[in-house]
Amino acid sequence: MGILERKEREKQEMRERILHTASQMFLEEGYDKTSIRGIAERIEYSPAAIYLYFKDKNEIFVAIHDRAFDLLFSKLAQANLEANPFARLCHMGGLFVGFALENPELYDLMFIMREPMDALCQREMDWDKGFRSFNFLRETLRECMEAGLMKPMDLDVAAVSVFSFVHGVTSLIIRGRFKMYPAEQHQALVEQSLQNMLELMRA
Amino acid sequence: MGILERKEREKQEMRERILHTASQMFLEEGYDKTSIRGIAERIEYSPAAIYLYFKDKNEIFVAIHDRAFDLLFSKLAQANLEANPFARLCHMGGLFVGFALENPELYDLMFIMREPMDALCQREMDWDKGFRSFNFLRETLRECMEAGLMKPMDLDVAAVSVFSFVHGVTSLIIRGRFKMYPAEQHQALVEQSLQNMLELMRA
DNA sequence: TTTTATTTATAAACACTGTTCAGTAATTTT
DNA sequence: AAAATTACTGAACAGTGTTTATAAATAAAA
Repeated sequence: MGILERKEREKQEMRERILHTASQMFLEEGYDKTSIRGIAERIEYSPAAIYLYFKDKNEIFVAIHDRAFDLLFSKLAQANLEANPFARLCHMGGLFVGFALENPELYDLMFIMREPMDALCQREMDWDKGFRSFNFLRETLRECMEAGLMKPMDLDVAAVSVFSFVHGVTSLIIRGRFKMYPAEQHQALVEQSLQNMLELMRA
Repeated sequence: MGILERKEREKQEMRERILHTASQMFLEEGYDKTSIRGIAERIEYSPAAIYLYFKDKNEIFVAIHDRAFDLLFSKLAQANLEANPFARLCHMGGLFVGFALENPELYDLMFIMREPMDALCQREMDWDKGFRSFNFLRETLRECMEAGLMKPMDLDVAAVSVFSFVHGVTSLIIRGRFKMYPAEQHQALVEQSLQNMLELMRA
């Protein structure tokens, strides 16, 4: 019975069309301006049709959110080329900040916006995609400490500290809280701060 | 002509009523659920009346935002009791995180939400209230370095680093991105990370 | 004091939003 | 070909921020 499979495939294609259009609109105009009606118009379906493929607006953004985490992880994985754990850590920091500043809307969705995380909680889903990248950081830090390349400290405290720091800088920039300094200086300040922070942790 | 003054006073009183109600609703239900219609109902005026006292919804939140910064600054000022600059710095860190976790909605408005900052930019207003607290941090860091209590580093890099770090931890918690650890552990992790970070900066 | 002018408040509407549901059109199964 | 299932839509519901013409209240001028 290939007919059920075709139906399933068509359903997936429709989901894909919705997701693609939503992503595009989201990256162009942001969450609020990405309306169900707007998506429907672009794919030439009625607004109600979208609800046959997604439970609600947030479910669409949970899917985009999910893919963004895959993208981040694959980017961070580039740091694996670095054999030295501390060099890898530094590389990861740069890659993370790079990802954030190159994809501010995605970063926003992943680490700042309420909606996707609220939806995940309501559906009692776990955050495995997020975990994966965090654990990568954590394991790198473990290697650093085991190799004596980093000052010894509690592993979780270290992981939280590094994550908090990079998120702090990037989210302040993305949400426009860096007005103390002119925009031209931002990138330099971010890079220097990150470098300074990592240098403080080095053994 | 005391009549103009009375009118002005009445206008201010009305502004105050709107602001008070909006604050209350915002702290109870959040930004989205604080509607113009809702505020109007509580103060028993028509929705349109509010527009005679505030240009739009965001202007109300800019006012709340402004007062929140006064609150933060007066809280941070408690650290002035500490004569030793490094002890003052540590104290400030604790006070900042304390403020954030005790007033998550206000913190959100001040450092995370898009709306108030967008409104400030559109109106070409500057962020002096925010500056004030940041400069307090910056000057404390200068004192620390001048007194040789802190590792020498660029002053702005240090200020950005500390601010980014504390904002990072608090905003991750407020926006629910700390799911890697159970909620009971959060406070301890935040405090330990902050302490650890400051210890790394100590000379 | 009466008339004019000004300020203050409102009802109604505009253009949106996410979402639901009854009913229709298309497709598959019997 | 008829019945049953699936896919889809138009219209409506209950909201949102905001604008505007209109009415009411107040102040100033005659």
